[in-house]
Amino acid sequence: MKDNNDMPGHLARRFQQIAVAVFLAEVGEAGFDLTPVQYAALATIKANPGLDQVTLAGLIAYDRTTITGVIDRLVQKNLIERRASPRDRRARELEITDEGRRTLRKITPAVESAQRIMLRGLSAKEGEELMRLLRKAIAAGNELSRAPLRQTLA
Amino acid sequence: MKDNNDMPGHLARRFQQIAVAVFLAEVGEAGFDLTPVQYAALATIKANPGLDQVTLAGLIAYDRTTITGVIDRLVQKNLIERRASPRDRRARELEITDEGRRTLRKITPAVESAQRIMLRGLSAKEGEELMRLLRKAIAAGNELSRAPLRQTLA
DNA sequence: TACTGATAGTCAGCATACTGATCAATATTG
DNA sequence: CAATATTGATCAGTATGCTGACTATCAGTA
Repeated sequence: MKDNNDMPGHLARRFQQIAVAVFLAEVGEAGFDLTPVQYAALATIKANPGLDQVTLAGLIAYDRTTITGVIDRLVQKNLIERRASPRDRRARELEITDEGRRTLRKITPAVESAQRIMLRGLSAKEGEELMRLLRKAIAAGNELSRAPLRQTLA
Repeated sequence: MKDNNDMPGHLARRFQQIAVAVFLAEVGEAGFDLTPVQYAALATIKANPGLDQVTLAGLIAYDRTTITGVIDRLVQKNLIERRASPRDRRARELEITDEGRRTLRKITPAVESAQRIMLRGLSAKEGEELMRLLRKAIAAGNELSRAPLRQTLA
C-alpha cells in the first residue's frame, strides 16, 4: 500500500502544521499574540495602504469569507482600521495603525526566526530548492483553489 | 521587504490549500464525500485493525482532540466502528466496516489522481525531490508541533 | 433611464486544528 | 495497598478555510 509519506498532500499538511506551530511558538515567545494569517494580512495592509478586502484577499490568496474574520480580529487588537471607501460604498478601506506598525516592526525578528527553524533540517541550498519547487507547484495549481493569488492592485 | 514568496511558512500554507482543493475536487467528482483527513484516518484504520484513537493520531500526526470529531464523522458515515476496548476501558478500538473497505477501494484512483494533479507543475524528478525535501524538513521539525508523528504500534 | 449582471462584504454552517480543562481508568510507587 | 501520576477520550473555546446564500452597490447596456 502507498504510504502516507509518498503522498504530497499528506506531506503538505504536515509541513504546514509544523510551520504554524513554529510560528506561534516564536511569536509567542517574543510576547505577541498573532497568527501567521494575521501577520500576512497585517504586513500586506502596511505595504498597500487603503486597499480593500478583496484586493487583500487576492494578494495573500485567502478566501474572501475568511478575510472578514481575520480583519475583525486585527481591528479588535487595534492593529488596523477598517472604514468605508468614499469611492465605492460597498468596499472597506484598510489602514494600518501606529500600534500595528510598531507590532510589525517588533515582531519581525521572531517571524524570520520561525522561517529558519521550520527549515532547520535542510541545508541552505536545500531550503532554497524546497522553496523553488513549492513556488513552481503553487504557480501551476493557483487556479485550483477557491482563493487564488491575484497580483492585481486595482 | 521580504516577499511572501520567500517565506516557507506562506508557501506551505498555499501548497496545502491547493492540495486540499484538488483532493476534494477529484474525490467529489468520483462521487464521494471524504476529506483528506478522513481518508488518511480511514486508510490507517484499515491497515491497523483495532487500533485505539491515540495510536491512530500518532500514526497520521493528528492532534488527539481533532481525532474525536473525525472519528465521529466516519462512524456517522458508516465507514468505521468505534467500540470500547476490552483490555483498557478508557480506550476505543477502531475497525473499518465493509462499506468503509468498499469506499476505500473505489476512491483510490481519485486520490492518486489528486496527488498527480497537485504536482502537475513539476517534472517527475522535481516531484520526487519536493517530497524528499518535505520529508526531511518534517522529520527535523516533528517534535515542534503538538501532534508529532509516532510510529509506535502499541 | 430601467434592466441586467457583476462585485464587495457578510453570514450560517461545516470541517480541520489547536489550547487547556475535565473525567474515568490504568500504572506506578512509597 | 493506598496515594500519586499518567493516560485515553472528550469538551468548550478560538481561529482558519471552505460552500453557498444574501444584501447592497456599482457598471454596462438596451
